[in-house]
Amino acid sequence: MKLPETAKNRLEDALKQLNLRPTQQREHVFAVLLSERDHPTADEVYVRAKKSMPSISLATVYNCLEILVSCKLVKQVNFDREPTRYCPNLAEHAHFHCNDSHRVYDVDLPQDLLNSLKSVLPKGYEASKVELSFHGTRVDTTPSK
Amino acid sequence: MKLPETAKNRLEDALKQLNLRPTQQREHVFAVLLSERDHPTADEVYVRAKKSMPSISLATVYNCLEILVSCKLVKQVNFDREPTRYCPNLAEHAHFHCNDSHRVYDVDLPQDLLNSLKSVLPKGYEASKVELSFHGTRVDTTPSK
DNA sequence: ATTGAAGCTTAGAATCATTATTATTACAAA
DNA sequence: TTTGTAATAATAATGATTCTAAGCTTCAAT
Ligand SMILES: [Mn+2]
Ligand SMILES: [Mn+2]
Ligand SMILES: [Zn+2]
Ligand SMILES: [Zn+2]
Repeated sequence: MKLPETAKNRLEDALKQLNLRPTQQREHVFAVLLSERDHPTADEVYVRAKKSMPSISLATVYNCLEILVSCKLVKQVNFDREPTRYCPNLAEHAHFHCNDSHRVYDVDLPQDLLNSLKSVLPKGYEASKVELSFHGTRVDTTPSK
Repeated sequence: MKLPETAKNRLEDALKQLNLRPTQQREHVFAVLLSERDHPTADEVYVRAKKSMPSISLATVYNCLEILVSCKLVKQVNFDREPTRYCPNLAEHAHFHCNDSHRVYDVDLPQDLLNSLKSVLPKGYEASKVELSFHGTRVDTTPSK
């Protein structure tokens, strides 16, 4: 588990903006998030982080995730009342939540759809954030042979 | 607080489908939800319900709300990790969450937008539910005179 | 190098929306 | 009426998250 140099720089710059220190735990939690394209919960991040940093605590994982969110390097993703998930994909995108596997997939949004989304709001509504999520099942389209 | 006859029939029919009894509490909670166009939390429903049914308990409010949801007469609406809100608007629609007032507004969605929303999913993704929410501030456009 | 202040991490306690448990009550069928 | 089942209400339990307090680390100034 190693944080790529470019990500490390992004983290250090973002932390510096907020007068926060680049610590081993913060780098490691960021590395854990970047190493997989799924959307782990804090608990899952904790389990993964402990693999190569056994002394890290769950409280610290929560703290680091919160810091990464306030640095805008990571986004929180919520489905109904399930535990919050964390996503390091900074592009505007939607999420697909598979009811079978409980896995979460990123869904790209074309720019014109983003535009028409914002245009549905009546006068007087100023949206600073738009969230779009799909729930269903992902059927396997892999050819069997 | 009185449940209109047509709504009462809708409720009784839906309950009968599931072999559930039409109780005073279930009718009353439904009436509370229909009487305002906001999106109250279970706790807010509880406070309102007690006004004309002081003996109702919070547990029963939760139970009734859950029943109404399983009857598909009411939908749950979640914003991040805030308490679940309840919406009796059965039309497909989006929600606008005002960060200032913490009020929630329904936003109608044109049919062609609904279609293009579903068309962004790659092959193999079958969505049974689409959720769209906006967060921001609603500026007052009421003329001052 | 030492010191002091501020920032960090950690363990554990607290919070709070929601769910589970269970005794009591309501009610419909026999 | 009797009897069986469902519903309600009070209370306890749950669980993700946040808070608290204590000790540790970093770093700049001396
Ligand atoms: Mn799930
Ligand atoms: Mn709010
Ligand atoms: Zn994502
Ligand atoms: Zn609504």
